[in-house]
Formats: sequence, structure tokens, C-alpha cells
Amino acid sequence: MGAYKINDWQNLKTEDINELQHALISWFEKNHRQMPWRETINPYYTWISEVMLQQTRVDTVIPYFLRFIDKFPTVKQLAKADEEEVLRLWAGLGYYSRAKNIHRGAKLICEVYDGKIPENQKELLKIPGIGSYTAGAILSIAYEKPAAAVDGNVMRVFSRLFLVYKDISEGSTKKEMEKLGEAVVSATNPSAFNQGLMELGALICTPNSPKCSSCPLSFICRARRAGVQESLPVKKKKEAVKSVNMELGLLQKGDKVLLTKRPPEGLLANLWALPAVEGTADGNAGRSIVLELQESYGIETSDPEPVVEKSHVFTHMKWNMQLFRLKLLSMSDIDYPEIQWVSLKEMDQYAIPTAFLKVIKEIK
DNA sequence: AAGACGGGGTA
DNA sequence: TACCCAGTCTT
Repeated sequence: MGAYKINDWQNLKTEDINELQHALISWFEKNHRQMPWRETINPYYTWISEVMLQQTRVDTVIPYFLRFIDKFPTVKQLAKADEEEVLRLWAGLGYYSRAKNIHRGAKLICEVYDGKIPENQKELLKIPGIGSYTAGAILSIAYEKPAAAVDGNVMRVFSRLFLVYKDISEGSTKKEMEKLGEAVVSATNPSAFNQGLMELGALICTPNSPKCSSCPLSFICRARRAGVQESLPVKKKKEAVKSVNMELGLLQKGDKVLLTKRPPEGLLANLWALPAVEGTADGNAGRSIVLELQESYGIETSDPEPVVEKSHVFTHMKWNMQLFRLKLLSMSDIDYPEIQWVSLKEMDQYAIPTAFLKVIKEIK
């Protein structure tokens, strides 16, 4: 069985494409899951939900989406919000640059497009946080335009349907998949077609143990015919995660804990967290965090007392967190906006990443 | 082209 | 533990 060549699809018969479209769309109409952003057609809802869904599961997104549109029902209200508030509603969802981008995007849409989300790819791609996938999703789902919306699910489905052995982690493969997506998308119902591909990838054409016996497209699936569905798509192995050592300081005043706002760039940017210093795990355990608090905020403390050591694994990084209890001796009178004493009850008023929330709650 | 960037589910 | 995922931006 030879590898599929993408150009083969340009030779596909119109009837075959029609058959694919019809089978997929009718399957989607019958079998799709209910989601809050599917109840009405609202480009703002499509935009917010698609950004939240980037690298994130539906079940995780739903409560965040509902809170978000409740607080910011329109683009204009989002544009007027404080970034701090946007970030607070995003806390726990991960990839926090998405929150920053969506806020910047709302301002741009209000300033340049009078609060209306653009209807063409060129303008959509100018909005921070919208790349080729999200632009295609908005065009097809919110505006019924026959654009491709190719994400990881769709690449998996395509690689199996058309027996594509090219590595899907390569940029060139994604480009070819998008060409393919444009070639096969339904002109009459691009929304159901694109969502159908993704829903199929999520429910039937899963990464492991695909449920081919329930698949509405098994009759045209070349991987299924060849019996190789389990070994597709081809994807380059990821590098091993690198380890990062981090010292955390635990300072308590009554029932309050000291939190610091993280720097505006890099990991967990702009979120509130325990005071942290990266890159040290040596014989002088805890010394760096004492120094950091002294130099940055004029906080004098007693010697560090080890409390707990925890590791937290991110996608490509393993944090080794060493937590030290520090007794507060004195503080300067200067009011630093980037440090706060916060009680456990007040924590939900701050954008605190899950990794830190877990540590803090464990201590209390 | 490669690296940075969270978190939760699953085996 | 290791791998997976409804991606985008920066370098």
C-alpha cells in the first residue's frame, strides 16, 4: 500500500466528495455533543470558545466559558475590562498568553472593526491569538464560509482517511492538510462539516483504539481498509521534559499568605504565586529566595526552614519545587503593588495558577 | 524549524 | 510515569 499523495485529492470525483460530506454532516447532526457555544450562532462565542479550546478539552472549557461570557457578554465589555480581571477568569485554564491576547484582540476589534469580529481570513489573522485554525473555525462556524479548520483532530482523521504518512508535526504537512481541508469542505454546510471532522476525531477516530466499527466514514477510509489505523498519524516523538529547580517562599501573617505577581513575560506571566526563584537547588537551599525577597521588596526574614518538596510536570517541563517557610522579621514601608497578603478565602479573587493553588492548599 | 507555553485525562 | 490533546507566538 503506497503512501497517499496529496495531489491525488485533486483527482477525486465530485461524487466522492459529496458522499464524504453527506455522511459526515448527517453523522454530526445526529451525534454531536451539546456545548454552550453551540446553542446559538454568535461570532463572539465562537471566538472565545475556540481560543479556550486550543490544547484544552471540552469538559475543562465549559465552566470557564460560561463564567467568561457571563462576566463579559460582548466584545465591547471585554475590551473595557481590566487585564487583571480577564486573567482571573482564565486562572486554571493554562496557556495564559491566550487571556492576554484575547483581551488585546477585543480592544483591536473595537478600535478597528467597530466591535464586529471580521469575516475574512486576512483580517482575522491580524488579531492576536488567532492563527490559521481559529480563523478557519470562526469563518466556517460563525459565518458559514467554506474555510478549512485544521487542528490536531482533523489531521489525525485526514491522515487515516487518505493514508497520509507524512509527519503531522511538520509545518509543511499542516499546510497540505489545510489545502485538503479547503478541497473537501462542504460549501453548503461548512460549519457542520468542520465540526463534524473534529467531533469524529474526539469521539470515534481517537488517537488510540479508534472505533472504526461505529465510524460513518469507514467505507472510504484507506487506513481502515489497509488495517493500519492504529499506526497513524505519524508524529515525531517529543523530547524528554527538562527539569527546572525552583525555590518557593512561604510567609504567613495571621491567616494570610504572601503572594507576588509574576513578571509580565515567560512562564505563568502576570499571575499571582508564591515568591519564587528559579534555577537553584544546591547546598544553600532556600538562601536565594531569602535574598530575592530582601532585594526586591525589603523583606527581612529568618533562616529558611524546609517544608516540602514537590514536583509538578508540565507538557515540556518538570518543576522541582522546594518550599521554605520564612518567618517575617521586618518589611519596608514602601507599598509594592506586586506583593499582597492573601487569605485562603480571598484566593479566588486572584489569578493563581493551579500548580501553586495546590501547594498552598496542601500547606493550610 | 524549533522552542516556549498549562493543565487534566488516560493507560 | 508517559503520552495525549479543539494551537499560537517568538526566536
